[in-house]
Amino acid sequence: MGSLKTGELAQQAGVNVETLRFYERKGLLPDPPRRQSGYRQYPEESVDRIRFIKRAQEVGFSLDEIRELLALRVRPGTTCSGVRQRVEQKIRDVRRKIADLEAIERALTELTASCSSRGPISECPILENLDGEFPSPREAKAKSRRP
Amino acid sequence: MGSLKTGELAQQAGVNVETLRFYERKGLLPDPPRRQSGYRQYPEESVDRIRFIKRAQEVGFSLDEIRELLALRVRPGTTCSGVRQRVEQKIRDVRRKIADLEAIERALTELTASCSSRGPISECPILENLDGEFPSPREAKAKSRRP
DNA sequence: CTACAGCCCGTACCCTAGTACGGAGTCAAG
DNA sequence: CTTGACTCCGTACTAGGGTACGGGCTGTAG
Repeated sequence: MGSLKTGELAQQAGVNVETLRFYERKGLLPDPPRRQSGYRQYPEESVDRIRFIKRAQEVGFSLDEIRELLALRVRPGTTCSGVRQRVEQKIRDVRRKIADLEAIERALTELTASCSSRGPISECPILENLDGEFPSPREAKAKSRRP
Repeated sequence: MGSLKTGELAQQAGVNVETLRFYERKGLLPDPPRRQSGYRQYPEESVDRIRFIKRAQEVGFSLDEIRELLALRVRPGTTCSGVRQRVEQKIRDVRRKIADLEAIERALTELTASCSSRGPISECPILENLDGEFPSPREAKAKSRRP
């Protein structure tokens, strides 16, 4: 044992069977070995791979980007420097995403704070906590806010 | 001064003019005042709003979710408790995304580390740093890996 | 005053990421 | 050995997020 049929993999990974075929076509999931009948036999690790894809999607990577991410591992004889370049770019991308999310988190936290501190209704003005809160494109715009 | 035409806003925010109309239709951008000719007059803050939308998209929020996020602010007389519920859910979503990204970041960092420590080619095995690294669906699966 | 860029609107089109469909082959249980 | 669940494949369809198109108005620089 230790190999999965499409239905089993789909269920364990929480996706549709068609999605697996789709990912295979797109090169996100390597073509698995088949038995003589043509049935696919997925290794158990495929579950992790699918889940990784799903998580990466949830944080805003496209399937193309995810294919790149996955390609970064499992390279037998690639030159390190070439890989390093791309990995370091990816790391920067990821950090930018994290920074953006942290800004959103701060804004939301302030929002609950301003909400819960004063008690009831209409004392909860919930203002523009989310505006202009994003320093991440490394340029700090001088805002001239004139009435 | 202090109001923008569609083309100006589009350019400053780095999006297509059509995108602005699209967002307006979708309720992401409130209908701006018009002059008698019908020309839209956007307030300057619209730039921030568009940029926010773009950032939020990059970290995996759909336009529907972004509309909700934007709706959380600027509420005149909503009941705090109702808002709080939703905000706190959002905060959890955001934290999960951050955790996922941090896992990816760690994996990528290890990857460069394993790459740069030993020198040249083919000594760079770059293995499955990215597999099974994701604890975030709060269930730790006991893996029985049998040869 | 007229030209030409810029705006208006509705509609049609495009890409991405799946989902669904349906006819044919497979396989385990009864 | 048949039946029902599962698999195969190719193709078609969908929803989300835009983009493009084209005909008609606007507004400002010459």
